[in-house]
Amino acid sequence: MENKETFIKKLRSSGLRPTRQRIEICRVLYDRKNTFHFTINDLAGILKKKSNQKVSLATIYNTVFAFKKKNYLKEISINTNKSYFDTNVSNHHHFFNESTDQLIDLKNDDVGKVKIKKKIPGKKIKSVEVLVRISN
Amino acid sequence: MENKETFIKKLRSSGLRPTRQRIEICRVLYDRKNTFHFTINDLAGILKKKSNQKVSLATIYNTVFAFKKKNYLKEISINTNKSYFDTNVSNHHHFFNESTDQLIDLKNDDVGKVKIKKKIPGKKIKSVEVLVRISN
DNA sequence: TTACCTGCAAAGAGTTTGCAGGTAG
DNA sequence: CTACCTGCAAACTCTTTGCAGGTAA
Repeated sequence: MENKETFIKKLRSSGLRPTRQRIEICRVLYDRKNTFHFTINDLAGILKKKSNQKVSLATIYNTVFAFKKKNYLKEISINTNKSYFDTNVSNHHHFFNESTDQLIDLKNDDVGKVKIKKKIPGKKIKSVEVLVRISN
Repeated sequence: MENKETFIKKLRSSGLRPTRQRIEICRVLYDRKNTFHFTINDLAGILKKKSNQKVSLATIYNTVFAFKKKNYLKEISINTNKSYFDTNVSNHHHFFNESTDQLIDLKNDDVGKVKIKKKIPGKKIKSVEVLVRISN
């Protein structure tokens, strides 16, 4: 559980002014015990329910992408039509349940070390992502 | 290199009538030595160049998704705004060059075996996909 | 002839952008 | 006061759909 002051710092360090809307976004994302997986649409829906005033999509995209850049959020590669984000920014992988479109974290220990034996000259590896598709 | 008869069989077995447009699509996809990675838009562009008559998007989507269902094409998970497909349907992984939006195959030997130690009761693993993001 | 296919254009979904008015510092 | 932020709506991109005319079998 984080408090308002933490959110204000988080925002400032992302180069964002701590406005009412952005603090509400922080509350939804970080004021919880467990990892949170979401799409922009999910987030917009939750904000709409929680607060009386609506937060516009432009603001949500703006904040989410700033947080992604600051590594406060991670974007997950799934080729559905929408982007999925994860509040767990540590190095980990995912199950994607194709029956329900839901993401489940795989702890680091749940996946054996992935060895990439090939190198591409002049390129750096930015990340290694494992996606395990499951269904009922 | 495959010939027209092969394409006609491929189409028929996908439940598609072998029309001029679809045979042209087959030529672009399969009449080549190497694996081909593409987006729908790429494919539309190539078809436009190669043939005098244009093949409509509806037909391209229709054919590509029928081929995907038949396992003649593989869809690759990258969270850009578009879908990537691969004519290499074997079990393999990818580099994704973030600087150029290009995909590169990783041969099976290039990636150590990926062990998934966690199981989800009642769910089956459909696939395990590794995406290695690289950049300049 | 019948069922399927094509091209077009419109509709949808998700995302991005421009701008006039509002707010943090 | 100034720079940044907000909401709105329009614009964009990719994808899907409806339909009238065309084609494989």
